[in-house]
Order: sequence, then structure tokens, then C-alpha cells
Amino acid sequence: MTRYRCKGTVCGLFMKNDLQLETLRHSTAHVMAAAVCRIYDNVLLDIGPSTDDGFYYDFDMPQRLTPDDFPAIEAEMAKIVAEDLPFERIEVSRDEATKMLAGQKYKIERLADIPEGEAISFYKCGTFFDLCRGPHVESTGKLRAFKLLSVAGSYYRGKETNPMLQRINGTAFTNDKQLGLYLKQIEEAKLRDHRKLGKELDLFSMHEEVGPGLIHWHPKGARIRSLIEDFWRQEHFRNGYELLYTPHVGKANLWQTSGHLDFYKEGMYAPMEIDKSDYYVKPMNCPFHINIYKSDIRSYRDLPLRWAELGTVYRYEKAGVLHGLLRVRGFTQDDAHIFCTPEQIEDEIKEVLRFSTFIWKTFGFESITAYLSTRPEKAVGDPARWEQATVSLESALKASGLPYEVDEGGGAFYGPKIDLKIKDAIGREWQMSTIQFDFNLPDRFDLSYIGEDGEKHRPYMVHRALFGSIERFFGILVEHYSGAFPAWLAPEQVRVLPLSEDQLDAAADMVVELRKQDIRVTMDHKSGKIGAKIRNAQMDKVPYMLVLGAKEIEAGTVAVRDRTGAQEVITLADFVEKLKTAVQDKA
RNA sequence: GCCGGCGUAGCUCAGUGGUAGAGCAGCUGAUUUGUAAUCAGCUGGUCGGGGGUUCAAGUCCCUCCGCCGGCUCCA
Repeated sequence: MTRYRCKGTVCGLFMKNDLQLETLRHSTAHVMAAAVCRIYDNVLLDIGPSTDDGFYYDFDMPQRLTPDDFPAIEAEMAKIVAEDLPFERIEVSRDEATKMLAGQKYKIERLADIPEGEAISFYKCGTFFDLCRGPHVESTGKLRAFKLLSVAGSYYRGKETNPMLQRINGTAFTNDKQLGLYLKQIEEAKLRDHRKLGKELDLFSMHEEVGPGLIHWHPKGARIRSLIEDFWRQEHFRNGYELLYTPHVGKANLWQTSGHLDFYKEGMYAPMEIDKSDYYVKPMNCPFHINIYKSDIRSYRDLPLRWAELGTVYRYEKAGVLHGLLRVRGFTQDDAHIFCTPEQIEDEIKEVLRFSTFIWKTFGFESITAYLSTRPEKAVGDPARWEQATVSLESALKASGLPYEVDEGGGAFYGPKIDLKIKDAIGREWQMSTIQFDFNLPDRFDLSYIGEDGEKHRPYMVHRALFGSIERFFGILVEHYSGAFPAWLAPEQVRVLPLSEDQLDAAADMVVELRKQDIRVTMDHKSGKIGAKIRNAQMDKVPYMLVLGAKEIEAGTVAVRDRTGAQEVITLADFVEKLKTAVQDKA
């Protein structure tokens, strides 16, 4: 029952609580607001904090801002910096503050948020002043390197019912070099954007006539997915899971029992009526797995049951939040449910963490951080069970050796959970695996097992997803590898490049030979220079190119060029051996 | 959903009221090539859909669809 956040921050490298940098950025936000107020009339201010990778400031003003306005604002900011205006802190009474903020309705509301007894401070530079806790740099002259990046709408306090403000996002660093590095990283992220690469490498598409957020997997994307799924299945069997397949639709009654119709209806596709019953497309797999659990009387001797499914679900996600493969409406979860006794839960959690860590390392994600979310105020289920589950999660985390943070009260209403975040090749963090206790569904469906004592007991139920959604994971993987998939995942592992027409037959024979060995191979039939063929193969990010000329045929060898440009001349048998080893090792 | 931007050939894009363009890709032909682009010719578009303004609309207006940026967070 977990929902996944879609985006990594662009720039994990520069994150982390660097107070100096935060202060600098916050001051830059003030200078930007000051510049905006100098240029435009009737500007209402909201807030301007620093963020993980920069800062923003929210304005309500008649003028519609566009990126074309940035140069003028930046020029005005540069002037303010040149003026080297000191940031002055002024503490005032609430009444004085109200007077100073006359006409600034958002600020006045923000002022009301400040608890009685807490100091009310303003920061002033030149004629511009702003309700602000601080701290700030000494003077505007301290600002060195900043850039405005984007403008977008943003609800006041993030609420849809509130007015929409205009938010200018920017970033700032202590020097131009770091700013340059950051901007370069944004460029790098754009280059490896999975939507761009998905088109260039012919991996997947979406179609207006089908509907937003519904993915079409092209042959190359489908091949990669199939390899991922094969690996996933194999490892699940190896780790003591059984696989399930369940229907895509279910009657209203089922979703009534599960609670989805009461609490999740707006996230579901509208029902279709068949034989006077409403059928809903599934947004989750859990109720089906539960039905299978309930299809028999379960003994404590049967537990734990670990059941996994690549279950395709559909959810109505708001149109505005859809994003490539990362946030879609139809997706396949690598969903699993573990049913176990209280005595078993800790070992089960440990195993899931170990399994999950293994999977991430296989895909080349080395840096993993865990987040433990505990009981929120509004929660269902026996507090003693919450306690046991939370303790189990935490001790499993300790045993795993993973670094972790605790989000007190951050759990779902139905159980505590562990989320794993991984860092990709350019340092961005993504929330991936979830291990989620559920104290809700077992009650709703009245799940039980017969214990040693001959009595009925409620099993523990844990939802667990490693990838979350195959679509989203695939999108992240494309960006992580920048489209250059390792040999074990590459849809086309080898491309044979005949030097001229004279080698066409030999090349075709080589393709047949390699294909027999389960190698994913194609050949370039076109006439043209070898340089062009190499270029095409490079752009398609094929791991190995085999150049075949008269020399190689004569000597019984192939000229192997890999994606990095490294070359060697070896026998075909040696090449096959080498490739198979790489695939075996998932290198 | 909301605010803003955008939608022109398979792809990347130019074209701001007066006869729809380029490069790449594709096709055909020539070339037979030694490690990131051989040359030439050709094909390809109801300019996202619908409606309107105008003598005339890719261009202006309305509307729908889709895409992009964003919508908790130290006042």
C-alpha cells in the first residue's frame, strides 16, 4: 500500500547541512526579492528559504514572470551586490511588525505563525526589509556566485485551495567554480534524462490516443525489462519466495472490505459494470494475495509464507504529477507479502534487508540509506504489535549495518515501515525499497493461523517491494547507466560490423554462431565506411562491436572494440568466453 | 487539479498574417571503405484536435487533448 515519490534531487553532491551555504543562499533569496521589488510594482512577498540545491522566493504580483525576465533581475541583483549593503537585524514587537508589514497579507499571516514570546526579527538591506529569522551574511557584497533557474506556480502554503504564487528558483554557491560544477551537473542530468534516452535508444513510448501515464515498451526496452524480471524471479525463488499471478480487476465488494473504496477511491480508475456488478481495476495486489492466504486453513507450521507477484496496477495519478516512467498511471509492482508469526518477524525483516541490499549492489548502487518511520498519532492496530514491529525493524536495521535515520511518527496509519534510498551514478538519491507492516488488512479480512496452542492467531503481514514499480526502476536505471546498460542487461550486446561487402556472408555466419550461444547480436548491413558503423553502434551504446575485415577472416579472429573505445584482436571463442563471464558476473 | 511555458516531417528544430523549410533518419543509386558521420537524387506534413476572426491563419482569438517546469519545508 505504499506510494512512491518520484524524483531524486538533482544534486545530492552539494546537499547536506552546510550552514554557511544555507545562509548564503537565504541571503541570495533576499537580494533576489529586493531586486524584484525594485523592478516591479505591487509585489507581495511570501517566503524565500534555502533548499537542498539553492533557494527560491514566492511572490504574488500582477506581472507574469518568465525566464526572459531573469537577466534583468540578475542584473539588479548584481547592482545590489556591488552596493555592498549590510544585512541589519532589527527586533521589534508584534505591533511594530504588523505596522511594518502593512499591505503584505502573506507576511502578516506568517507573522501570526510565530509563537508568542519568540523574538520577531526583520532583516533589512537598503530599503528592502523582510520578516526573517536569519541568519544572513554580513552584507550583500558577500554574494559571489548565483543564478536564477526557473519560475513556476506554487500554491501559498502548498494548498490547492490557496492562491497560486509565482516562485523563482535559483541557486547560489560560494564561488563561480562550484556554481559552474552545479550547472554542469544539471546539464549532465538532462543528458541522461530517461525520457530523452528512451526515445533515442528506442526503449519505450507513450501515446496521446492511449492516455497519459501508460507505457508502451518497445523491443529493446522490453528485452531489458524481461532480463530484469528473469533475474528478479530467479532470486525470489532462491530466497524462499513463491510467485503468484492474480487478476487485474475485482468486484466492488473486495475493495469495500479492503477499505480502498472508503479511503482510496479517488486514486482508482472508475468501475465497469459487468453482470450487474461493479468491477474495479486493481490499484494494489494485496487483497488478492490475502484471498489466496484465506483459501486454506493456515498452521503456524506453514509460516512464514512469502508470496511475490509482478502485479500490474492502475492508479489515477493527477495529470500534473505524471513524469516519464517515474510517475505513471499503469505500472507493475514487484510486490510481495510476508505472512508470519510474531516470533518470525525480526528474522524476516533481516532477510528482506539483506535481499534488498544484494539486489541494489547487483545493479551497481553501492550507497544505501534506510529510513525507519514509526507510529503516527492516528493509527489502527494493537499498540503492543506496533511496538514489537517497530523494535523488530530497528534491530534488523542495526544488524544490517545500513546507515539509517528515524522518522518519528512518519509511518502510515496501518503500520511502521523501512524505506531504502539509493544513490545513483551522479549522486542523486531515490527512494526505492519499502518494507511496510500492515495492521489494517489482516483485521479487515480476518486473517488467522492456528498456533501451537490450537487457537486462532492473527498473523503479521508485511508488504515488501524492492523496485517499487518496474517502470520507475527502469527509468532510474536508464539514468543511472546513462543508457549504457552493462552487458548482462544490454538489449543488443554485440554488433558485427563487416568492413566491406566482401565480409557480409562471414558476418552473417558470425551472427548465427553467436545467437546460438544466446548472445544478443545484430549486424550492420549498410554500405559505408567503418567509421560510420562504429559511430552508429556507439550512439546505440552497444557494449561490443566486432569489426570483421579480410585480415580477421584470414586469421580466424575478430577485432573487438568496446564502448569505451578499447580494442583487441582475439578469436571468436575467446570473445564469447569473455562476454559470457561478464554476463555471469553481471559486471 | 492549479499556475506558467510548449506542441511544425520518424527525430532535432527554423519559420509571428501572404505559395510549409533545414539537418539527421528512411528509400534509390553510386562507392567497397580499417575504428565516432562517403556522395548524389528522392520520399515524407489536413503545422496536436475542433471552432472562430480575416480576402488570406503554422502565425491572431476560444476550446479540448498532450508534453515540459513547478505546487510540505527555518516566518
